[in-house]
Amino acid sequence: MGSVNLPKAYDFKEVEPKWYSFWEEQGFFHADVNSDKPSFSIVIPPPNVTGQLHMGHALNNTLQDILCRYKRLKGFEVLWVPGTDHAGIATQNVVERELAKEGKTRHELGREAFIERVWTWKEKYGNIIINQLKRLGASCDWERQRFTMDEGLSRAVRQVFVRLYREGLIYRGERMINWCPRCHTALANIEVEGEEREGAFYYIKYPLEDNSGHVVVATTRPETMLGDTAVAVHPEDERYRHIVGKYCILPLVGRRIPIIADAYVDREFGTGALKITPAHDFNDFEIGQKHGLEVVQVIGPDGKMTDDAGDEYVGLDRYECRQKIVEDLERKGFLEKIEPYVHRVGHCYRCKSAVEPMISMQWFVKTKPLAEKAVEAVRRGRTRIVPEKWEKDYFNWLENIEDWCISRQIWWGHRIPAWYCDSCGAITVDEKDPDVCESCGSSQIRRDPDVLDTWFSSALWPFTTLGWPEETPELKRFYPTSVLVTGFDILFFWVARMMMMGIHFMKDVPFYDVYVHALVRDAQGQKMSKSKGNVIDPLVMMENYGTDAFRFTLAAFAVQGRDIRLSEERIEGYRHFVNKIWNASRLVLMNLDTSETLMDLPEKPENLVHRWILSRLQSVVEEVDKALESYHFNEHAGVLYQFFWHEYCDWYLEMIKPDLYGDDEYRKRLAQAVSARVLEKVLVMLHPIMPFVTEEIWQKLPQTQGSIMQAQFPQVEENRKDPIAEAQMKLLQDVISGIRNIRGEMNIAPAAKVNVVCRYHDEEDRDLLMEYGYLIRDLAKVDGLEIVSISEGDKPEVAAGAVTEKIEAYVLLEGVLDFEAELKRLQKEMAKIEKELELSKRKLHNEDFLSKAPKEIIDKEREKAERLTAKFKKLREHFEQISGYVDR
RNA sequence: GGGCGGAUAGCUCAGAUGGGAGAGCAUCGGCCUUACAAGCCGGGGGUCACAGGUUCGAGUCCUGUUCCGCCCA
Repeated sequence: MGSVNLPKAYDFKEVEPKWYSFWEEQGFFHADVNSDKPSFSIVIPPPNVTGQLHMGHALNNTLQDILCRYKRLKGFEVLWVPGTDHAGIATQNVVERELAKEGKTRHELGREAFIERVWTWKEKYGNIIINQLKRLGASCDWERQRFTMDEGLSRAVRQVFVRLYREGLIYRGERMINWCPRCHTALANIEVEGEEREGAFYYIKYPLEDNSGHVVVATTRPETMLGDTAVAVHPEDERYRHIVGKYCILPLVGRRIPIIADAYVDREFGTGALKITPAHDFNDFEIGQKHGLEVVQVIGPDGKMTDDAGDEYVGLDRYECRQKIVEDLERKGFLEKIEPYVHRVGHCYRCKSAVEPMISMQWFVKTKPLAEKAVEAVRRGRTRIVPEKWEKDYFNWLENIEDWCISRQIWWGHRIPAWYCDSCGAITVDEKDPDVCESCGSSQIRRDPDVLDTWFSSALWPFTTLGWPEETPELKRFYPTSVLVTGFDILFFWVARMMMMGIHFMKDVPFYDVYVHALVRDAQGQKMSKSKGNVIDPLVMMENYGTDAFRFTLAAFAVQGRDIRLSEERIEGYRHFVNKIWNASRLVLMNLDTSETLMDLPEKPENLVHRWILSRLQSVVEEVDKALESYHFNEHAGVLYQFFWHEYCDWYLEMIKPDLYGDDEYRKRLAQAVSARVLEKVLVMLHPIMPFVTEEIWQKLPQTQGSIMQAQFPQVEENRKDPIAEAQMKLLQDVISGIRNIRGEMNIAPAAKVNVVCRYHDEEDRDLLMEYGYLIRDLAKVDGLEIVSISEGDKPEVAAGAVTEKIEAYVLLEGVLDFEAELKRLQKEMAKIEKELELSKRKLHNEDFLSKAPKEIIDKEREKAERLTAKFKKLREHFEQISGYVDR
């Protein structure tokens, strides 16, 4: 007889790369557009080419991989499109930093050479994150990998721009925008992060022109006063009513500026008088427009003061200038006071510099018409957001959306296809580079130097990756995609915009489901960040504990709507589970006879043990299925963990050992077959979470071929559901646990055998005990097992008793029983039952309960009370008997 | 200021539609039992944040309060 001997320890380092390359070589990740299976598709949220795999990626891609692998097992044609994002600003920053080390700037290099350089960089480092995803086990269709700047996508981006322009949904205009002086580009509103900063409130006196006093304004940004063109007060503010319409003189500058009234001003805030700087504040800009105020730009795109700031200040950095202004105001007596003040300051989401609101000529997408349809699609249920609570944020954002600034003053990205005519000033926008102005025919045209926001191209990702604008078979078959898996942090950046663009260009939503997952935090609930030094590196975790353990941890904690607090100990803990799977499989495999095929499982195996585990398996299949279909990843993991460890290993495998090691050939072969088949099914169900270890073991199981990736997900076999077997098994387990409990509490050495008397009430229970008494002997270390009817004779005299619903089990302890200990133990148990019984009785004596509760609940309660009463009675009898001995 | 989420065992968290308070880790006691000491067996531990309300019945639904977190202005 040949059996399979697994190595004693599972070596993930050897196993993981082996199977990953096997899968890839076999083409298991590749989707066949021509298959007749149902389709399932996902597009990956493209990581930045500059990226390194972090916890967010790990969670995001683990969840996607779970879904993809699950759907493959369920018989779907699965397409998971991978790719990366060119990440305009981020990538440009990285390459610029590299240049800086060589003492060069991109301007010295020139635009073309710089872009060349970025491409070189991308070729060299751009695949790092892809390889890290492979390490994670991601089953992406790598043959279909895309990049937002590759040729096809670039063509698509250009076509989209041109079409939207011609439809009037893209326009160019001078607007107040957010400017990052560090990245030297405009940003969209959502690319600005408000962060709390400790600043100060500066109270500045603005003298009135007529020398009748002054008005005090409070500001957090004194340097902007150089650009003030008015002071505003609330029209109903009694304190200031008398000065509205007058003028004051801007300190340090000497400009004469009006005092205007506007209901926008908050009377409670500061002094109630607001300085207005239309060039450097969104609200001030609005007020300026309304009142026809002059716009004086005093801060330039480089964050330095402009000529208009005056000779004293020109060229100073905005913060240096702030200091000097404060000093000058102080010196000249214009500064009333300074108060510390914590306020929110907008920062660039890429480089964290404080952004500067600025008026500038930029390109915008007119979002309202697009947003309306994106809202409607979710309202109608064409796209579902899971968990649902995110729909609210989605609606709220889209319903209050502002036009989207899409031009960026950087070099790395899709260059805007617009040409300006030097002769007539017209703009030519086209898919093909024009030679002449489309308006006047002049050849004096210059291309717009700006590029598009990276999110502009990622908004097109679900259809451009499938080949749009070509009508590819992929597009036809896999759009709309089945689900998008993403973090809530890019719900607006990305999801909402994909919805807008998808609906507009494809006439249908980009995905049916959006699963929004949580953030991975550290054990203290802090956001992981390099500066805090609390990052857990997924690569290190995979290296130390194996990818399967790592993925299982993420899945087990992926509860809907709650952030994940991750710590290394948890991953270590789940490595134990991987090990458990390995060792259980070892047991099963080493007892198989590989020279013979496994027997077909009989519909109703004679042995209860098999009927029980097969029945339990059906419930597990149902639960796992339900969990995955509804994105309850934690339940998928939890159900399998519980079943495998605490039912299959703790009970089932222990219970079949007598068969495996025994002489009865049929019993042996049956145990081999059932244990192996159940294991196989569990492995398949675990495979989506733990692809590697499950493949390694599955390959060793008899009568398996190909790969576990090609297996079929278990189907529920109704005929194997066996409530009777489950009830009988429960009875046996209760008896065994009862005896074990006595052994534990009585400090009986684990190796010592005991004698037990079981008293039954029903004949059928006697049969059960007779037939499966060997299990009690084995699992509870029982030597003599006597089975007697309750009605026949007295119960044993010197014994510790365990009482289950229907069976009394007595551990005979002639000469060794510690009476006091037994009394204490019994008291404890009686107290517990009494408390429960009390509650139950109270309910049953409640008229309202009896008249209003559903019948089944009442019946259940009655049953429970009866059960507890019987149990209590038995315990008390036993208690009295023992105390009789003590009294003697 | 507006909106949202959370508070359940020492820790981290599960607990669809109201009807048995659960898991993992930690802890305590006993075991190297021939798959696994990364293991096995047993035990202890909770006014489900607080106060009301609805209901025969509330961790679960409603109102308010406190504390914590996130988003937006």
